Amino acid sequence: MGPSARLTIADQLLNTLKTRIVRGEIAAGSKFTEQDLADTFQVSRGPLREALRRLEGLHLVEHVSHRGVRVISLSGRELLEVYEIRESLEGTAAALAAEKMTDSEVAELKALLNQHEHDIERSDAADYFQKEGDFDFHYRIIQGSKNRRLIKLLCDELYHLIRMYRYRSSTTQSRPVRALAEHRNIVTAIEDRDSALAEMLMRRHISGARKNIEQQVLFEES
Amino acid sequence: MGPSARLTIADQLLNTLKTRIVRGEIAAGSKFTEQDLADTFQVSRGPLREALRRLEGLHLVEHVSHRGVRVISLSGRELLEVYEIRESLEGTAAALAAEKMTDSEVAELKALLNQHEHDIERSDAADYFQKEGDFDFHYRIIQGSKNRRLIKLLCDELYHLIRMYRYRSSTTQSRPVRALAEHRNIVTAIEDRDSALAEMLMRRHISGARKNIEQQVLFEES
DNA sequence: ACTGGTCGAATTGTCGACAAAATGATTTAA
DNA sequence: TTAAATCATTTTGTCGACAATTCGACCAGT
Repeated sequence: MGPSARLTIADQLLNTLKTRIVRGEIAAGSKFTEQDLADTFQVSRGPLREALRRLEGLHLVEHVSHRGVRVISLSGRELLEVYEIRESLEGTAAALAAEKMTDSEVAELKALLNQHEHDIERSDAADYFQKEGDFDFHYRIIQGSKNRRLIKLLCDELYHLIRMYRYRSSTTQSRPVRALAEHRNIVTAIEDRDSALAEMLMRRHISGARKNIEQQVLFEES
Repeated sequence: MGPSARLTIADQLLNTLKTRIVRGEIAAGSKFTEQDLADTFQVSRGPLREALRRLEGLHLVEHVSHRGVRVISLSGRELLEVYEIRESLEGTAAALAAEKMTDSEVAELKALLNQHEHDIERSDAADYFQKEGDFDFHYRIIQGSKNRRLIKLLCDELYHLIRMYRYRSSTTQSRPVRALAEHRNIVTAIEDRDSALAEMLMRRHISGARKNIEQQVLFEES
């Protein structure tokens, strides 16, 4: 069995709240009292507070003493900060993946890209699946780094935020096609075990998304 | 006044525990019961548990349901993982610092290096101050990035671990002199607003420390 | 001796009540 | 009318007791 068959109430709460926040079912920036939350989920404030403290560690809520927690709400600038970090770390992840992914993992990655190509061609329900596909690709590269702390950092602490705000980067129609091409180049570099190139391509790939956001931030503030 | 003049018990506990763990006064890998800790610090288990959950968020303790927390203990390999992340992020911090530090901040940084040169020459009490000086240098570069999330990530979530294990990288006598030279080159690149060079130099600088640790890990496992 | 199960003690998880602090409306003074 | 002070209400912080789970010693059977 896993770490513990029976999940603790605080654990369940953490999962539930995490999911709802990332999905936007609990709005970014919203504030609520502990008692209200406890009532809605039919638990006492004890385990709720534990879940909230852990959400704080995941950067999904902000806590101020005596004033409660509120769901995080990133300004355009703050989202850019996240993307700068993502660019750095995921570039490194790609470099490490080029060194450490097994041949079969690389093969699976290539298969995934073929799948995505299909998904794009018959683009019904495209938007959602393309986004998920994109995440799937990036998650696999991250896993390929075999650096457990890096994986945890990117998946558990950074990607939640990126998922929350993914709608921003939807934008143009041509993006998916272009992204797929970039993905292919990255995989080729990994296949060639060219870590420097893989890192550079990944950074540029993310940098593209970042500049997209930069535009919108400039627009926001004008 | 600050966020709240009166610190909550959980806040105080967090600070105390954080300091003691980082300083090694609470040994890495040690385990203790909540009741013992609560008794030693004369508090009830409630705020103690809150502090523990937050320490978990800072990666200073590991928690398993129904089994309690234990102070983190990094294997050589895990420390290497941390250094890979550090290299990536601090490289980016240096690049950003080259773009965003003010001229006066750069001037202060240069003054700091002169101070360090003095400290090295008359190397009484050297070991401690050199280490602190090193941290001081790196902290300033990180601050210079002006990326608040990056600053928080590096200072609040990664450097604690590096401080805990800094003794490992003490090693040779020539290191401080060499490190100072590398620091100077980094500052020069920042002064020249050459972000690509600043990033590369910072990455190499940290990479040197990492390879030092790599040696010891190989030794550990032989 | 060794494996497996059982039971009691120790430890973590959860709860409800109370204390301390912040919030917002009301009052009072200029 | 405005601005500061006061006070009741609401909300978070803290506590001690109880429940659920784990840990370790003990025992039985092989």
